[in-house]
Amino acid sequence: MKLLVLDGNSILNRAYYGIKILTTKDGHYTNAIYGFLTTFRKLLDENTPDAVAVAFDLKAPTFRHKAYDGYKSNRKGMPDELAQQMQPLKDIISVLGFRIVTCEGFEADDILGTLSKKCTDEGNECVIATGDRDSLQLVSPTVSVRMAATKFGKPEVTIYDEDKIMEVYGVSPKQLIDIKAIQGDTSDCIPGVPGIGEKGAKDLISRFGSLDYIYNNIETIDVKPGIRNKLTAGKDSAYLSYMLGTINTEAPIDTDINGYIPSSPDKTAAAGLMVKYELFSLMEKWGLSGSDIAASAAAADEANNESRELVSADEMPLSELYEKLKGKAVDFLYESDGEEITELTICEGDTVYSAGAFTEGFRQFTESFLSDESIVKRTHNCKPVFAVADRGGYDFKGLIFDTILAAYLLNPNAPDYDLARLLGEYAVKPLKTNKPDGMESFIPLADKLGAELEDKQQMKLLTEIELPFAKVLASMENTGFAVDKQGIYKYGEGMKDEIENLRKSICDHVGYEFNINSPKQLGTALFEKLMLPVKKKTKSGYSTNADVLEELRNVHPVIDEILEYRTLTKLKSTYCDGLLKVVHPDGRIHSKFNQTETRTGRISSTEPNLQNIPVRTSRGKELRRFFTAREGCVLVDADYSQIELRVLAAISDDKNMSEAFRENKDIHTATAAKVFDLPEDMITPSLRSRAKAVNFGIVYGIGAFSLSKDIGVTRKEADTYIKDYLRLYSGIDNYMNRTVEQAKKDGYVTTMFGRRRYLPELAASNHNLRAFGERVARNMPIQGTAADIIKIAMIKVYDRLKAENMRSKLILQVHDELIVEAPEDEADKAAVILSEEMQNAVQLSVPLIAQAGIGKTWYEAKA
DNA sequence: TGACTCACG
DNA sequence: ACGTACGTGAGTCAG
Repeated sequence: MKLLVLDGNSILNRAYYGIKILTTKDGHYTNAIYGFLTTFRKLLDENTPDAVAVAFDLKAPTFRHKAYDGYKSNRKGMPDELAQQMQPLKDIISVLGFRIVTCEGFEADDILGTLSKKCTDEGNECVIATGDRDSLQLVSPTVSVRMAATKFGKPEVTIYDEDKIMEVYGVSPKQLIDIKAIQGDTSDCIPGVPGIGEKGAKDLISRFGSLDYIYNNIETIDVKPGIRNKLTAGKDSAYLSYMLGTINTEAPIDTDINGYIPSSPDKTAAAGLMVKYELFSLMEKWGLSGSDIAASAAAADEANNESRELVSADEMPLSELYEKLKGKAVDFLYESDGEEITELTICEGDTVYSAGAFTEGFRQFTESFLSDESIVKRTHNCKPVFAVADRGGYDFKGLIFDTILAAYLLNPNAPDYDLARLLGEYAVKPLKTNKPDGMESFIPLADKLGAELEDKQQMKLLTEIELPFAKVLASMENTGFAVDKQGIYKYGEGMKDEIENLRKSICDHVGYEFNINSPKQLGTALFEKLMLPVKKKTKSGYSTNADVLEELRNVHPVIDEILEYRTLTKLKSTYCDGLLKVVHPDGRIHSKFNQTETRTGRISSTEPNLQNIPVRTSRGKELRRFFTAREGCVLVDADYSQIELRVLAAISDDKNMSEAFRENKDIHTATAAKVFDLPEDMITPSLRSRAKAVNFGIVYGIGAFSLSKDIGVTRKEADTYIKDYLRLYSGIDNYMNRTVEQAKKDGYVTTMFGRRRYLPELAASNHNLRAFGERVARNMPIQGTAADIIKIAMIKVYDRLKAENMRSKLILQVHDELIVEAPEDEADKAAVILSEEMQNAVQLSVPLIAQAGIGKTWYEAKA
């Protein structure tokens, strides 16, 4: 008989780290399962055992588990994403007909030891498969070890028998314990003999054979006095280590080999699990066919038929329906014409009710239904509902779940959050119903997303941030931003002649008429006609961007004109023409704020984008004079001072940077003083701006090359800046390293509030892609935490303005800046509320500062 | 539609 | 040896 014993934990662990993070559409991690089953199949094929046992530890590995790379399992346990794969794998192993062995108080290793000893005793052959070198001590003439690793996604198996161990370690298997007793193993908490390491231990055992021999002859063996002293001092520790390092062979488990002969697989169940975990490529290898899939689908349907069934209700007066719904938990879906809700489908219990705008009293019903806090609601896409309520002058209350926002929190990388796509992504099985109207799918989807949010501890993020925040955004969209249409128009007209003159002059310089707006034609003109030196190329030709042109400014007078032309045409077409197109009849611009667009948790603004209105140049900034407050109102504008660096100081807990903020120093000057080792009053504007660039670079994940390009120093100098910076702000250095390491383990990064971003790039084989992933890992927690904070601030500002019965309204957010339109007599109060709520939005270990300004226009109000 | 450029934080 | 800072949206050209 031949018995194959697998060390389940260690092989699963190797598989997890050897294969890039894989998930199913509904978010189950599967990479370790996949890797394990691939390795398992290979082991079966190569060894053709008569019996098979798969051993697992009962809990997450704590002591004897071997560390992988920097992963110290004895401190942190296994990552969630690996732990989640444990049970599904065990399920699959079982239905495939194999026996899983665990034993309270014993580790997988001990099970391996016990079974292999039993085989030896009975004259059977035993093959141990593991990823852990500790098991090599079990090797004997009848016991061999298959060291399994997963490299580049492929299983690799190395055979260790007595000869191989002699070849590699120069000792017998049993002597490996003696070596370890002296050497110790920090990851397994085995002390060894202090002061003697791998080389010394190996040397001692290969020369003297055993721990006993060494200590029995401690006075006479030929070793240096230092070693002898260490051995003498560490004797107790060595024997303790010997005991700790010896695998137990007496675990109380079933040792009847016949009990491990595989039973025939439950192919239907196996196919079901393989489909569930999307392990399609493994199915054939494990002998599963299409008919098994069909059988499992039929079985699933059978089970589904027994679950909840929705019934559509008969029509009833809406007032009666409202009474029925009071105090109940409901799901609702709606149709809207962009202004009003035109249809409602409401499910309470197993009954689905529907009503439309054609019914008498529908509007009143909608208002009563939406504003009744006792009716607890889940829906898909709440923002338009908040907007309808806001326009109708009532509050939308009782909302506890939105599938769009939930799905965004679960994965901000998704291309969109359309109901149809989510149903596919999360593999939703519709409930049975007599009248399909969407509810039958929406309900299981919402259930599933809710369970996953709970699982990932993101429910608070949904209910305390995103849901109330949607209401703020709806209000901002409804309110809009007043603009001076005539002012914008005149400003644009005023540029026409200038643009035309520049165009003529540029074409004169070049010598022929061409379209300056075409990068291709411009490239031809500059680099082929005028023969200017080519600085950079793009995929499709010469690069003509501002960086390139800046370098050519002294080479040819036409360059300045092109830069000026670009600036003016950008202002004219994007801003003047662009903005005028989207002014509503009410004289205001109602930008849309998208809550589920960015991967970091920021919002974005479209049609038009009000988050990129010029400010950096004086000419562009003029445009802000045309963003005004309505008659009798003023604008109150407040922005956070250095919110991202403050967040960085707080989450990295860096001593120096935190101190600078607690003392309310100018952070760039403080940084310059540190990095250039000068007193703060010696910091020139140029030194300060270099430090500023480094501070930004750090937030973005920095490279010396880009920094040098940005501030015009050599790459070497830039490198020195970064090194000095990270030495002086060692807390930041530490934090960044920790974050990237954690991200590689988990496959995602998080903000202080639990917002996640998955980083599949970190597992990429492509160097650039991986480097990108690392920069994102460093940046997202900072940018995302800042985004979380301003969202909280906006909710607080909104609630406070409402609670104090003010007519002031939030109208715009630009990442670290908020704008409120306030009646003149409320302005001062609004300014106080704004800066107070921004500063107190959350409590960090460094203060948050927000400066408010008041003015008739955005230009004047920006502090 | 993708590539390029440039506006913002 | 490689390519080169994070996050967005809009206008324009050209295939």
